[in-house]
Amino acid sequence: MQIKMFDSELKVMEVLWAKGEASAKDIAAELKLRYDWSKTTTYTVIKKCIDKGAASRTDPGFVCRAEISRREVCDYETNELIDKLYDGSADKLVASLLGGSRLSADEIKRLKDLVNSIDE
Amino acid sequence: MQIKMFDSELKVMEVLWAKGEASAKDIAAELKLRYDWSKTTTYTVIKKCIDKGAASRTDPGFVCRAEISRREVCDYETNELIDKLYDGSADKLVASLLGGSRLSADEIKRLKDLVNSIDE
DNA sequence: AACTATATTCTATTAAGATAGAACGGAGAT
DNA sequence: ATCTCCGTTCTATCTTAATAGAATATAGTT
Repeated sequence: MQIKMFDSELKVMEVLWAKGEASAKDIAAELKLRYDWSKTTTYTVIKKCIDKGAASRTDPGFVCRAEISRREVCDYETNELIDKLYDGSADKLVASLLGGSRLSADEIKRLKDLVNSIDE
Repeated sequence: MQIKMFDSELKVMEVLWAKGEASAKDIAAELKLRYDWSKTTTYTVIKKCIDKGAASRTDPGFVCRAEISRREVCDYETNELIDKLYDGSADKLVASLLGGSRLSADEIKRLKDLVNSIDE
């Protein structure tokens, strides 16, 4: 499932991905803590997530669970970036990272191992 | 320079990056073609780019040039993605790409060569 | 100098995301 | 049965990006 999640929705999803399952009340409490969100804000955003199929709700208790994985969202966003700025070529993105200063020598070593562990 | 460029501004910048230098008129003509933009839209967006230092203007002729590179914008957006969804670790992003289906065998081979060509 | 066409700016409109106040409803306490 | 509290929904506000129409300025022409 390919769904564009907005930043506010992502905040709700992060809680769901972390907890696996949570009541609206719990989510509101958590987001109150993290971002000082009003509880109505949380409820509104939860509803958006449900409306677009990213989450679902079970009653009673307004218990929510994620219906899309974090992985799916990451992939979607990453593909968007690749299409928008890297000409649709994922390897250009990787090449850019490798050529830049974002990766430490340590990270590069790990990637090297990772890449080489893939059999073609 | 770290500047967040919006989609509309990116359209102007792409023209500048491609042409190296261009009059507002030319940019407007190009974006009229590509996206059916009104010329005032183009002028408005050019001004935004100039205001935020992403482009500059020389008179007479309203000749524009990019003041930030495509590379800088790519890096900025990529870092944003990494911070937002990959826990700030660039190598997690790469690992995710390698583990996914976005890369063809061919691309993986190229990356393998690329990674291995880097001396640590 | 007046006229016209085109270049440029000023100002407005629209759309959407983020956020939340006010209103409503139901479960338990008196 | 009424009251109260809290969970939930309805509706509204604020902000900002995208887009462009109307107004103005400027250069070239007669």
